[in-house]
Amino acid sequence: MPTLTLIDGSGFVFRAFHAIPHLSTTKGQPTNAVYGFTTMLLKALREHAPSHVALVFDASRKSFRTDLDPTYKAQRPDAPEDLVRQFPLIRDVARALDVPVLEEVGVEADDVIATLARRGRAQGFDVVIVTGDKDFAQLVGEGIELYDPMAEAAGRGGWTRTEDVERKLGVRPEQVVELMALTGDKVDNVPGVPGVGDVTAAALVRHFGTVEAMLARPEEIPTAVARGGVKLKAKVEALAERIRLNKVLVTLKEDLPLPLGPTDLARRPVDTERARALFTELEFGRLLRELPAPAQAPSPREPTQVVVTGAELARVVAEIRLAGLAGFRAAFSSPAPRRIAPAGISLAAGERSWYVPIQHRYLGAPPQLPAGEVATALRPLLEDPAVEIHAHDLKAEIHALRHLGLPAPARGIDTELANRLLLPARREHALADVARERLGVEIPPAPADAGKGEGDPATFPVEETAVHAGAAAAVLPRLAATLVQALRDAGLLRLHEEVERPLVPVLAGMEQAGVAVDSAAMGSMSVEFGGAMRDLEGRIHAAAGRTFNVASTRELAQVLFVELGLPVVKRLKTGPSTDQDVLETLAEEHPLPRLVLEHRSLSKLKGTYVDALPVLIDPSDGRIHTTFNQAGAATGRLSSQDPNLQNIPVRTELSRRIRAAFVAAPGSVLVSADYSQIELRILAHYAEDPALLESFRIREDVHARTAAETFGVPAGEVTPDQRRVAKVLNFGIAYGLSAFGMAQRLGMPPGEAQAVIDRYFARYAGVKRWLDATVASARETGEVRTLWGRRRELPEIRARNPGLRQAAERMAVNTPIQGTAADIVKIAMLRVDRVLREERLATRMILQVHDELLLEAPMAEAERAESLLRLAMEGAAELRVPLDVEVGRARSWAEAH
DNA sequence: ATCGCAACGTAC
DNA sequence: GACGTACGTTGCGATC
Repeated sequence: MPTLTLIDGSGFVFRAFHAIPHLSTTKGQPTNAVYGFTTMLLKALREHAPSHVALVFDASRKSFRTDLDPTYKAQRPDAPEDLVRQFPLIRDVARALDVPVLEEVGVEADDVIATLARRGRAQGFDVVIVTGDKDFAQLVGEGIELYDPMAEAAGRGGWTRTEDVERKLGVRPEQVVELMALTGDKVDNVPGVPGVGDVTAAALVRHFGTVEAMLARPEEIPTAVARGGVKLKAKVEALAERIRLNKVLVTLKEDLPLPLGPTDLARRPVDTERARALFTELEFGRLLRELPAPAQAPSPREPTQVVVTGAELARVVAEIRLAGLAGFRAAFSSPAPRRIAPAGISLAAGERSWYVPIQHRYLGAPPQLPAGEVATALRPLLEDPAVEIHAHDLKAEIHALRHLGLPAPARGIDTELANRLLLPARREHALADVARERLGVEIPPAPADAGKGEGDPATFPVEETAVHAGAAAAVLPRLAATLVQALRDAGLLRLHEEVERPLVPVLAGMEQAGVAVDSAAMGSMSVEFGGAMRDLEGRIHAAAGRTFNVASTRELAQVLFVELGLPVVKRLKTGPSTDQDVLETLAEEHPLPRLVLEHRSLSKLKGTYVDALPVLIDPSDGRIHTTFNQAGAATGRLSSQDPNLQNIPVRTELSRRIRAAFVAAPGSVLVSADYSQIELRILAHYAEDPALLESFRIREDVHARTAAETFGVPAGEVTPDQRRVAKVLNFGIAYGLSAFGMAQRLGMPPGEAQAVIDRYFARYAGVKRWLDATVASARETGEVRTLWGRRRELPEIRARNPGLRQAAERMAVNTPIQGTAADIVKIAMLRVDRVLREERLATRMILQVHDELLLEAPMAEAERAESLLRLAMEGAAELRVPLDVEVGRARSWAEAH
């Protein structure tokens, strides 16, 4: 027979708190209530081994009883601070043991339990109510028993059955409400008839059967009781209304409408990993040993249910609430979650998954719930901090949710982001691959990916989409749990929870905001550049003596090295190189290379920016919306694509005209701030090099100082050329610059470059020590980390092949620097976003370019935007040197910079 | 017609 | 072999 165990969660939490004194972790977190509660829960689960179970908590102090009687439970003080601090942990325990939790607002836990008990009994369950509260005696009967683990532990026998009620109270269980109507309930502030205790009340109930019968024939009262009957009659008559009210107050409601029935409460396997981690954190040594053995193989999944009615959706929401977590996946065509509303969404919790079609459009598509109705039903789930919504590529899902008018989920793992943090070198992190690798689970492909047609899921049959989407959502909770453990093991959990996960909605907001581009300016540049290119092309062909495709390196090489007989400067795998360096060299011997260089520059600017960007303007708002990849770079930097707005030109005069076409919306300005020398400051911090630290602390010209130190001249006598060399040194050192590379770059003999590097390291010995120590540590551990613990594995640092090994060594020194800068900028972005939200400003963060943040601020907020941006960025980290920020604002990006 | 790679060049 | 991290365009050969 199936067994249903219903646990009075709130009751046990309070009892445990008062019964167990002073228990806390070494960190000072009080744990007495959690401990008592957990002991009780484990005991109940172990001893009953129920097939179905629910933990029921009070969700609010208001109920129909407080409406009837404002004094009901009114004497109860608020839970003490030390107990309140344990509530989230109690939730975590329930989550880890995977016990369904019910919290219904506006009704009492007792009524929920009574309703479930009755319904369970009616459905053939053997019901056990785990409680210490005698109110429940009224429910006892065939198939419904009470169990109090704490009484049992104290040797007072934990079980209450029909005969126990009769023995203890002297009445049958169904008469307990009559009894309590007379005696009242001190705990709940229900006043009884003065002078009437259990004995007298039981005598009255045995005589009359009900309080109504007693009040109808009060003259019989004196004969019903042993003593003092006359006075009692007067008291009862005076309190008749109170007694009637009491009966209503003490009678548990057994017919509440609940979103879930007993059959929805099937017990799920304990999440042993999660419980182990939690108990370890809570320092519950003894309980760790009591954890149930890992669950057996899970039962076969139910097929994904297609949800097309409001009632079904309400039930889904209730079930997710109860589970406290869900997988979420929207069905959208791959490239454009930001622009195109999803065809439907899938959700999964426990062993179930659902697909909610919203706008499948094809001949014969079923009637579907309106998007507004879906949104209304789902909103509480997304906003509830007690519900974790897990997603793969959360930023895309946030865009999908926005189409429904829904906010980003308050909590939950981004499984793609988590996997990227763990494996930053890897490019592809498709859900199907990650699920297969980490869980051994196969997800059936989406209909479009299975080659069944075009990409838009809205054009596919609901059932086919549901199969994929449901399976994808279903895998997410387990995947999230696995990844959390992996992140914890790798020391990356904090980075995920405190930096990367909170950044996801911020980036989604930036993508959504976009940046305005002056397409007219781009248009005239296109014409102008095109004309200049045609002109150059003519001169190039004239110089070559024939026509050829200037853009083809192969044809150009033929012209330069065969037909004109110019010397080959650099060889590639496929032939001689014609890159910028080579052409610069050849320009000394022939006019053609210089013309090609000019042509290339124009061609690059025109092709990559001037012509490409206007096409990407979203006609709905006239702005360009990039896509940020949050873990696109192995070091932790963001990347930007479609278009890449992180490589908009800036250096040349022509480039700045392109940047000038990035403008603020009418009435707004662009506010730009960039970190000054952030990577060199991080190097100074790591290396603790006195000279470098001092340069930043006294805010001197760091390149001039490096030149003075390296060339042994007084600071005032540094030549521009020496400063130029020092600048290359300062930039190159963190990249693992070699003498050869430096010689190449500066056009000096390698021997001379080596001498400069040697002198630099002599003066900046701390830097040299740090570089060596970092490589040594990387060789030891096979990985490097940033200041916030971001990890990059470098297996090739132990390679025999010197090329591979040296490349890994350069990554080993560069990654902590570049990656720490990335950490700092991400933290700065979170700080900026928080202030903008707190102050409810209309200013938007719109771009991040590695060490620069770009805001768009209404004129009226420009001042404030500038100062908050500076403060947020300067305060993002505490290094051994200050973080300096340069801020500017203007109508265009070129001028703001 | 589509894909993938090489070469090149833009940013930080 | 020689300076880290990205992305986009073009040309061009391979493949469908």
